[in-house]
Amino acid sequence: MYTTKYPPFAVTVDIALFTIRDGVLSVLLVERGGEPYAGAWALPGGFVDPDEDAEAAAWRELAEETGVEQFSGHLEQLRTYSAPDRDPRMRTVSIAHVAFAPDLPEPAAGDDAADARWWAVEDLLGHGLGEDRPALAFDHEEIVHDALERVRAKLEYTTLAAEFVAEPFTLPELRRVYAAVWGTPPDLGNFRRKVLGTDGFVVPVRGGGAASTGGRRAALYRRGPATTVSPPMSRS
Amino acid sequence: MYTTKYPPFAVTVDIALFTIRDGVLSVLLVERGGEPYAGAWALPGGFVDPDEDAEAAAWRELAEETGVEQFSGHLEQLRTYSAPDRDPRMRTVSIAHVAFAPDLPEPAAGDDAADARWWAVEDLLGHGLGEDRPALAFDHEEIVHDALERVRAKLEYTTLAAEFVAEPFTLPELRRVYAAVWGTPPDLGNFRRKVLGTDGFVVPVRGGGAASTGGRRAALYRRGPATTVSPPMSRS
DNA sequence: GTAATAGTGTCTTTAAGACATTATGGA
DNA sequence: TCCATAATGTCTTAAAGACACTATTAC
Repeated sequence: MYTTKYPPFAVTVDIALFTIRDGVLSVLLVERGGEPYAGAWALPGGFVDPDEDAEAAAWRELAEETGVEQFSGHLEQLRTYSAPDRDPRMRTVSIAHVAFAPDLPEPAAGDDAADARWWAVEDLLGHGLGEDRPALAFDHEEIVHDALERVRAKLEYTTLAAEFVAEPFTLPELRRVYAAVWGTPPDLGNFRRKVLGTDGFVVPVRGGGAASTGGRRAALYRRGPATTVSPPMSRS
Repeated sequence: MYTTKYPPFAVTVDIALFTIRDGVLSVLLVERGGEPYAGAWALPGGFVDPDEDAEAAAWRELAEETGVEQFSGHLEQLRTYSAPDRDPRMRTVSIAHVAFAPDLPEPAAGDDAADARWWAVEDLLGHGLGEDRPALAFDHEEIVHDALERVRAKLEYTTLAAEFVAEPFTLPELRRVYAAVWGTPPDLGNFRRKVLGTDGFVVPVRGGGAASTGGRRAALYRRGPATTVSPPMSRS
């Protein structure tokens, strides 16, 4: 039991972890075991400990709830959600984060989650009516929506797309990241011109091309040191 | 006294309110009356009440601490600062906000602040060494730095610059906003081409031009409905 | 060979960069 | 008339859009 002389808040983190699975942008959700919202799907997350900051809490919860260890990806703060009634149990603010990872193994559920799995983002957010998409707990539908906007925007002016592919990767693979996130692939030639013309976006790997399924072998690359793309890649 | 069964946090908001005064980008600070950091300068802010969200708290604190009433400006969330030791008194997370306003009257200090006044941003953040700039309380120097980055970036791809001028305004006035925020004025002709070529950025006002100091009278405009500038205005 | 995928080249169009020039007001 | 500021015009350059074309592999 804790006591304070100021209005006490519970502070949580929630993480929208995105990946590309079979060309489809997907987000990791856990099925809630207990009330409230038992049986509903929610973003992985939990309470911030007294001695850690929000980012550390996000990494920890991701590992605890989903078995996802610190991966070769990127995690950043999204924004904080603070509506007074967002959690029926108590006054809670959630510091939401977005994370990006190459395709990961099917996650294992952690202790306090009934199940954890990847969901196609398209199946979660309602464009197209009458679909039976799962109910998301709390304000997590809003968070996923905002996180998706962040991902889409960041692909334009950063090299973040490369965080979605495992090294080494091919340019067609990288292009499929844009296709998955934006819904439509960028023009092939213009895409190559932009990526290869952006210093430090990708660096070529010496050695043979990727395995193919009946076409020319694609050249291999790794992520380069660049973080921004200027001028931005346009979504036209 | 409050009691909880979860790690209790104090949740605060801090607001970096920017304006342009005499062509200089300035931010509003309050002098702290009590410990910790008594006598140091801090961003206006305070505790979030149990029944309001962070944005409401930001507006309320701005009014309470500085006498700034809800102005014809813009306020948005910046990010949340959660280092465990950021406040020596207790575990606190601060949901920082950025706000933009046209030149406002010199603020009056509120109850719990000794004084409130505008500071030139250049005098606060240390480029150029050995200046005697004021010590900022808590992690507020980091917050001001991040807020400044946000403002600079948003001028590129939004119509936000127009929030810094009182209506009606002239294009030279608007251009001086960019000059103040970016440190160097955009090219005159190219700036006009961009602003007037962006549908809904500004709308002309019928009637005489602005008073002048010995030159041609500038035409008057009001803010238009557009919120984004695409492609962005470049900082070159 | 064909189908499939990877990669290159090029012409057009858009919009910014870098100015020179003209317009309008006050002293 | 001269100065100061506002406004317009124009030539150059950068980079995206929209393609057509060539290359390499499996079958």
